[in-house]
Amino acid sequence: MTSNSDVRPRQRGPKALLSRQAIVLAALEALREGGPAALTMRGLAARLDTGPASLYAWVRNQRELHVLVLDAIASEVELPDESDPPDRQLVQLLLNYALRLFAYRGAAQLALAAQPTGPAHLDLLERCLGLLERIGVPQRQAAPGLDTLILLVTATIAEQDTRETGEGPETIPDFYDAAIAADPNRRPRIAAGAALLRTLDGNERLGESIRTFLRGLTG
Amino acid sequence: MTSNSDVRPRQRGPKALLSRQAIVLAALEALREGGPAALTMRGLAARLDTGPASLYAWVRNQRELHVLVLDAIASEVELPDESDPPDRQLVQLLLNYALRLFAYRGAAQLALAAQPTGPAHLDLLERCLGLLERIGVPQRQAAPGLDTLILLVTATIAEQDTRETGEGPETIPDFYDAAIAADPNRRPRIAAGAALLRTLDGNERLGESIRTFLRGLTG
DNA sequence: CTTAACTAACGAACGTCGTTCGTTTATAGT
DNA sequence: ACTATAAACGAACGACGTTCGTTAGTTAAG
Repeated sequence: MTSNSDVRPRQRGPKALLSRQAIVLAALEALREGGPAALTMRGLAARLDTGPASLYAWVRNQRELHVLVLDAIASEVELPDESDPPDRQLVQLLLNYALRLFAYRGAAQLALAAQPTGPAHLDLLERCLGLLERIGVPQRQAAPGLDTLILLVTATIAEQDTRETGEGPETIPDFYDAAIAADPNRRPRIAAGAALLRTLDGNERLGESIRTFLRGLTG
Repeated sequence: MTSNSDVRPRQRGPKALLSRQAIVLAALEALREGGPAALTMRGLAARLDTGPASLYAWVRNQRELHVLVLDAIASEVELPDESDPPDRQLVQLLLNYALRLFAYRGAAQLALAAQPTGPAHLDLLERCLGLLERIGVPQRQAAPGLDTLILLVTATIAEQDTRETGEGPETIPDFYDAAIAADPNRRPRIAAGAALLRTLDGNERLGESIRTFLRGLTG
């Protein structure tokens, strides 16, 4: 599979020393520092003191780079305490995944566009399926359920990302603002709900969503 | 709000007759025919027999156009039969929303990036909240729950979109392929789950997800 | 020690994108 | 008939992903 990942280029000048890993590492750093806007082939090349063309010797295209980056992120996910009950472990594992996605701003968007198939992700999914089995979810429902759960995590983080990366103060009015500004007589429930939503912590909300879905899956 | 939407330009040549509505209509058509890739300012301008600069007289930027398009789509959502029980109505309404999103390929992606705040969307949300109330979901949980449900719908369609718009046969290997190709000894549950996932209908899966989440919300 | 083959790295360019600037041109009011 | 207004436009800017042909460093052969 990635057996050629140890091939090292003959370094040219005193600098250089490019490699697949170096590129992915730089991409992670760019993502962490500059968000998804910094994850351009040109910016990445600049980070590595080279031109954009040099990257294409190690990565087929930007999409492949995205996949590599996503799997690198997945491999960083902290595993939950195995002595905990399985349902608690599952929630914790999903939240840890969310945490990693959130650490690299924009990664969630990538995960939605090109859903990852790397080994780290597969291991993660396998672990989740094992936990679902131990929880007692019927096999017929486990795979689609997990699919939905992952989607839930990814989409939630992606949404949070785009809200915080609302570039410039001059963007379209925030959802909450629009909802609250709505005539409370015409749309009373929205006005009330939006005000409530604003007071909730994002991370805790995700946890609640996960637990709610799991409850529906087992109950 | 959109009180200036009826302002009509003094048409120049025998063609033209640009307007906000005309642009949004053309955008919808482009989306339906050519997918999200066709929703470029230049392509849109070409559709209207003009140059890209002309659009900016009617739309601040592409992002605002996206918001307008999304609300136009939301306004097309078919309303469910009011004589049905509320839970059934809610599922149906969400599925109808999904159907509209799916009709305009790429619209779901837009909805994830810039979550819509237009009047049509607000009306939709208000209706959903009313149904949730009738179902008996506590007010504290209704707003976050609906938020999650909408996210679920949008993200599911967005994922389906990107899978079907997998441009070219030379993309990264499909998830199912990768999962099935995985060593079934090392990741047995994935191999089994992926094979199962493939046999399921996309629309029915979304309905199941919605019902599962609702079950967790009410149970 | 010379020289040929190999290949990582590179410079420059192509085509496309969103967006802006300054100008042109058709209408509306006087 | 003439001016003011504002819609439409042409051309350009900068940034993007990607590709092509070339350069230059390392290795292996003679």
